[in-house]
Amino acid sequence: MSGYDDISRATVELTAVIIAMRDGEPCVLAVDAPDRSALALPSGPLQSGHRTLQAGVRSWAEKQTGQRLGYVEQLYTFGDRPGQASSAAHHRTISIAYLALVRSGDDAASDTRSWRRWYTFFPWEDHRSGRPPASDPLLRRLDQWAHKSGGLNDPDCRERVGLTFGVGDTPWDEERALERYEMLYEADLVPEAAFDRGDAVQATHSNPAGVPMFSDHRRILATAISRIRAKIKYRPVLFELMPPSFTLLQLQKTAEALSGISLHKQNFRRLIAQQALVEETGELTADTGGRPAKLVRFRKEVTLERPAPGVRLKATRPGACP
Amino acid sequence: MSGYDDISRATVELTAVIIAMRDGEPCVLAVDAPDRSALALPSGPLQSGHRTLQAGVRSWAEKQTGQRLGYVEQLYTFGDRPGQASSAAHHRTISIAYLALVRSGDDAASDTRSWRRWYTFFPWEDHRSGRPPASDPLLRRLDQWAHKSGGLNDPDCRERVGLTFGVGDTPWDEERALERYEMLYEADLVPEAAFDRGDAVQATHSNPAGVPMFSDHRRILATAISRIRAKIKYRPVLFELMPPSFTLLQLQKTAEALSGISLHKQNFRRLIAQQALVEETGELTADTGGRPAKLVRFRKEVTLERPAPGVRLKATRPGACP
DNA sequence: GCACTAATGCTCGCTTTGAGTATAAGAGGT
DNA sequence: ACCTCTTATACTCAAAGCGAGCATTAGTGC
Repeated sequence: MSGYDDISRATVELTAVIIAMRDGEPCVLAVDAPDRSALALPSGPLQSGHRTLQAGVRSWAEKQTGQRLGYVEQLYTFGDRPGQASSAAHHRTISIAYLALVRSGDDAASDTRSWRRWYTFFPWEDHRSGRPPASDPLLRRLDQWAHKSGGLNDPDCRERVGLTFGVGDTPWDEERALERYEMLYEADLVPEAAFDRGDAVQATHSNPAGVPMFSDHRRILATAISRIRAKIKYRPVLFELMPPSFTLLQLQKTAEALSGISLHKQNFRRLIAQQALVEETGELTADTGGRPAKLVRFRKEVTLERPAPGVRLKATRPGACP
Repeated sequence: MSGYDDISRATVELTAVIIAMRDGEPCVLAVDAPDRSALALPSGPLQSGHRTLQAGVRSWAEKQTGQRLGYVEQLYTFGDRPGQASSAAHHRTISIAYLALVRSGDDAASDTRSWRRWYTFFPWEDHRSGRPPASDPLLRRLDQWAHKSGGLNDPDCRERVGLTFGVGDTPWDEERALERYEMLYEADLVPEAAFDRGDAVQATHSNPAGVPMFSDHRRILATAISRIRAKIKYRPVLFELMPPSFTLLQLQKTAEALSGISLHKQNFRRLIAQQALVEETGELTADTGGRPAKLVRFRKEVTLERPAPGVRLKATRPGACP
């Protein structure tokens, strides 16, 4: 009970994962890292002027990117970076990560070039057309790694790989994005892992391990992806990313892009209809290439109404109904 | 971009919500607050000796309660307390809350008297025998409050009360424990709200608003309850609270006690059986008062196996199958 | 043997949901 | 005008999931 003489103050870093849909792809707002070595998430230290943590996040995000934030929720709080853990014990940083969702129309002031498709950082996460071939080399190397470290960790470490990445008879679970990233990190298959150990890293921007990010920011992004993928199933967050009015197919494509799986069109419509998540605006749009679609808008009332108003989704069987 | 001259260091407080089952009731490990004014959660500042945040939590919890922690997960990070927000801008505290689950057998060294049933803090959350009559006065006062503030906030503020507390045709949603506490706080129906405003508080330990706690600790506990209630449905955390072997009814009673609702016995068994969450030990127990029950144990393998191994549960209709 | 309690096994019907067929309504070309 | 292509939208069907309840079994305490 005597430890109060010990250091107990820390720098609090606020980090924002800002997500928007652009051209049908989920994108994250990225800035240059302080040392220009890589892309980073907008972030800055908590200041006394920030009345709340969330206010601090909004302030930094706006300052660094010009993007006003809409929906914001806390993601996770990270302690020291692995690489810094062993360094000087007298400066400590903890970082509180937030997830923000914005409508792509809202970003007049922002610099277009800093929006990055999130699958450039996680190419193996896009299963909309089945498992991407680019993930094959990753899986092979994961298997090797599991084989090596098998004796040390679990006896069935290889099985764990299969379960996390959905090989064999295990179905792909899109929500496990974070677990997958962490496994790749452990297996030393992402550049950040080598960097955190202090090794030199060759910039391999086109390898199957995806584009790296500054510090642990890619882990934070993975956390955000997992959170979004889980949350759209039980809360109407999907609509935070949609324009004021949209077609059901646009909505479906957004859900598919975020969750990285493809959905059965008719069942998707039935789901939305059942839950009464949207209402028709009365207008039609003709720029679909086919029969004109009704435009709908989100029914704001459901935010109150429904106990769990989300978009339950389930992947279609790979070989089914093309 | 010039704000680095501003204060950006803070005290980081680590707070633990430690949950165990005792005599079939979910209990939280409480200590005396520093000022002895109320019960508090174990907590202490992050120190340089703590290699990770979680290690810090474990260390403080053990020091203050003698309780070794098993399963630990991060809950939420809170910024300044409402009552302190307006005070001196130069000392900032953020507190990172963790949830820990322990088996009641594990606490040989702990002081029995600091385990408190969690429904003493949230009497309105126990719906195992339907809505507790004690929550009626709360609902009445909530309704009054909604009526008053109706014009200011939502037009349908009263409806919001009904939705959150499951009155009328809205079903009771046990996962909304946090929302309910926050609503009661807003409506000034819990003593902490008055205290945070600087008002004197009379200690009304037997009123329907439940036993208050130090600072925002009751809010943190509500966060924990919501998290647990949600999580037992999709992760096998329930078993973190069970002894090595147990009967299915014990398991069910635990699930009911945690979620605060009652379940259909046969369906519960079917659910557990379908998911193959447990295996028989081969032994029987006779101290059930009726036919001896088979003892089962958790199948550790499922942690790997199942993508979402939890205990989906749904309340029985109030008037159904007694 | 009887009352009571709980464990366990099984049924029934409703709802959900995965998957597919069928039809409608536009654009664009011939 | 007609054909093709594309997408929207409506409807069907069967399997699985699930809420609810009945029936039977196997102990304890009297």
